[in-house]
Amino acid sequence: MTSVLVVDDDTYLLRALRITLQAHGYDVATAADGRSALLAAQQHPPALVILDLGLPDMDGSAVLRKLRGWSSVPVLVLSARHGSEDKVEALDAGADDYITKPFGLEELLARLRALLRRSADTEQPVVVTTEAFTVDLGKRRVLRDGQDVRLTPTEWKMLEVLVRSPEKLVTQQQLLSEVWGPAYAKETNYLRVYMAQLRRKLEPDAATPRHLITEAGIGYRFVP
Amino acid sequence: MTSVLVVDDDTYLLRALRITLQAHGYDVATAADGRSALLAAQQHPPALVILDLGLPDMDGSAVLRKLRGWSSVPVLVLSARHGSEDKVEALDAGADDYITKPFGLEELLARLRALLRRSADTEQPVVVTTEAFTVDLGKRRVLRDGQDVRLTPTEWKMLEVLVRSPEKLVTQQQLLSEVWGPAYAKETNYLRVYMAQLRRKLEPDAATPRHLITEAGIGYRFVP
DNA sequence: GGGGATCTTGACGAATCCTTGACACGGCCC
DNA sequence: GGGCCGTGTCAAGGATTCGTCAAGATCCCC
Repeated sequence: MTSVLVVDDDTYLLRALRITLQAHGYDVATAADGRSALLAAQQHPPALVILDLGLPDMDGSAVLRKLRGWSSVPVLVLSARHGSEDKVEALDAGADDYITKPFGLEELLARLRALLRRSADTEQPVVVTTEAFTVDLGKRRVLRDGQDVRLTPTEWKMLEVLVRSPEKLVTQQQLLSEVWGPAYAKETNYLRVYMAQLRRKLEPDAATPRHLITEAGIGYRFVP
Repeated sequence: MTSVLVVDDDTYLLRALRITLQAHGYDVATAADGRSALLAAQQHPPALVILDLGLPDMDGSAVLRKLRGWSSVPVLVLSARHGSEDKVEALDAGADDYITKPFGLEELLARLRALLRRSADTEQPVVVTTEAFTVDLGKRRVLRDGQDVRLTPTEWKMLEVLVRSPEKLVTQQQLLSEVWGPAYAKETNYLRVYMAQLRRKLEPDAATPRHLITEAGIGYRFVP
């Protein structure tokens, strides 16, 4: 899902934006000052940043310049000022768009779509490799012996959840909840069926799996 | 030199922009109506377009939509209206930025720089070749056995979205949103119809596609 | 206004995928 | 050894999705 980081010190506006954006299918993170914004952007790189210039701890343009030191994520700047110099400064500091408060939510969403449309091709690949197969999370593809393996949507979701946390034990409830939804927490037979299919498609010897390990009574684990 | 096409029916503003932009090192072409604007953009593809929505011969959004039928050049929209719907419509029609008259020239230049900066790192190979056909994204042409293949605007957009990210799975929602707009996210039958037409025109054997692959339940993928 | 190209819409088998139930196997405790 | 639990395997049905076609509706250029 597309992730958006919203940076603003106005907690009311922050909440309004969170609700609106989530309602439109975005994954939302928030920060109330420049320091935590930079931290958040580093730890969970978003697909887009909405940045208010008026922050309590540091100037918005300074945040932007710091961010631009290591990230090229699209940035949409919010500001209460109508002055032309502010816009010029922000845009030259690396902002991709500028919108003045008060603004319509529809306009914000439209500008956001325009920015994301522009940057859609600049995403980075995430690839996980094992001895037997290779999972390309960015391209949504699995290779085995150079051939790509055909996975159904459910098989892929399940593999993705496991691969995104290598070595980590994922409980049956977590898997069921992520793939089928929270209501399916007891349908553990789904897991058995689909894990068998994944192993048949990916493991060299499906009877003795080496990468998709089952932890009896608890869950499953992906080992590269 | 960076070339900018300015489209406006106000000859005074047109001249002012020409002088200002040239003074800042841009190569400037102008057009006073939608028809000649599209013609100019086709004959001498600019690096950026500044487009006034209020044109004598046709609606500005219509010009934009036509332009988007074959070009992905960044477009900065000018408008005298402050209404939110106008902005949303223009941005969803494919505009990259929107600025309201009257505007400061400094702000215009700053937004222009931001747009050009962003599109600078989005440059990518313009020609993609497969065993069966060749796609020239720059010239908007498809060759098959040396012959020109005739594609409708919609067919082209769909092919373009897929070809711009080779090997990558493009979801049905992404495709629908990029080709038809965000509001068409559920019209998945469009995809089936146009994918069939593309295959008929491009694949050696449309019944067993080798380059335009469908991933059941998720989307489509282009493999060179 | 007319004619051609293009886009939308609906319907239908065919292919694919998900669900469900049944059964076998191994380990563990009584 | 027998019963129980968790797991792996398989196959069939039902549901969903896909490819295809063709007929209107719409747009666009002359």
